[in-house]
Amino acid sequence: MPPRRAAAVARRVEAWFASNRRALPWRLEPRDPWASLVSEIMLQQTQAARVAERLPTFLARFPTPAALAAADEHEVLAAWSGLGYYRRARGLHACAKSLVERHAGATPPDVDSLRALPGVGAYTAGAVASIVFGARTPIVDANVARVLLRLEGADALLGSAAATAWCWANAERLVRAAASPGALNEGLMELGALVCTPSRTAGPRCGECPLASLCRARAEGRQRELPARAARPPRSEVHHAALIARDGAGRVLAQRRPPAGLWAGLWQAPTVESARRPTASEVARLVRLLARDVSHSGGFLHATTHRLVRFDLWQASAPVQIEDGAPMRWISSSDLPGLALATPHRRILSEALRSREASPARAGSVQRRGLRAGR
DNA sequence: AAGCCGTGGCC
DNA sequence: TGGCCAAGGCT
Repeated sequence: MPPRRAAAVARRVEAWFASNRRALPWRLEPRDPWASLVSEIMLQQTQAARVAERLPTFLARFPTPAALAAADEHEVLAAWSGLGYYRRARGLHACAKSLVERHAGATPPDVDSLRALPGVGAYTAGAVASIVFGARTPIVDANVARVLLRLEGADALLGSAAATAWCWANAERLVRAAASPGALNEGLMELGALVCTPSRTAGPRCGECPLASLCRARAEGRQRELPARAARPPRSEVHHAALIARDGAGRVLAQRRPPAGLWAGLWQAPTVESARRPTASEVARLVRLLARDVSHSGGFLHATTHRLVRFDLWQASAPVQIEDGAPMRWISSSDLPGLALATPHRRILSEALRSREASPARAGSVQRRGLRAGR
């Protein structure tokens, strides 16, 4: 992008952002560096509306790096519960410890120090450095990439190495031409989120776009087709048989998941995973250390990016024994808020606890209705 | 460097 | 209502 064009684009984006910015929780002035870092990590792969709901609570509990560093990892994961990509929570916890140990408990202002923190990549480091500290450094997230590829009418495949390098080079030219690097960067993202939307059906809102007269994709009528994207590979399908086991006090059994893979280290209703859907007798055999008999009580689908998880729920109809040293515990309703649970298991366990006073047969039907209604 | 890691809104 | 969509960091 030639310097004169870059200057025109930067000027228009900054002017548009000044009067079109949304009031979002992470845009409170003055910007708190720690709050900004937390918000940027929470915003990775996560929609703004979801972050807006959860950020204030998280920051109220962990207002400083020191507060987060001092917390137990499980408490951090519990505070992140439902947000997905739980590695981000562990990375943020490690970040906080690093800030306390190596940066006197402060969030550093320069891209390189930020970039060295766990879970902080080029985007997050550039966002904090430019938006909070005014550093003249570019950022490229999916919004920025879409805006730039359309603006220049580029055919590069979104996400390819070539497209990524091309986007960063052009974002660099724009931030060099900006009056305020932070406003330009935030403005590009906001423009992508509100105007230059990904929609292939309705198309982007070019009528409201400050860059419409400069946009090559618009001039060529290709704003719906660009940017080009690769086809997504099909999701693999897996079966999770979850056991709802109650003790005499109406508590339900929870188990810690393995330390790697899906929902690593989170708690769950005890679960047997398999490629094919197990029968009742197979489930009974697989969980025989836990329960002598089981009965099927409904199921539901849970889709993640790469998997389709088919949940089947099984009620334990005989007393359950906990193996010594097994990563299991009995939980009651009051334990739920403090537990790190993936979304489907929070549903399973809370439904099970809600119906804890019903008989086993009755509990099964309540369970089934509740879970089906929830979809 | 290709694949893994969640969730919820939209149609 | 099931399939589609979004899209940063790490290994």
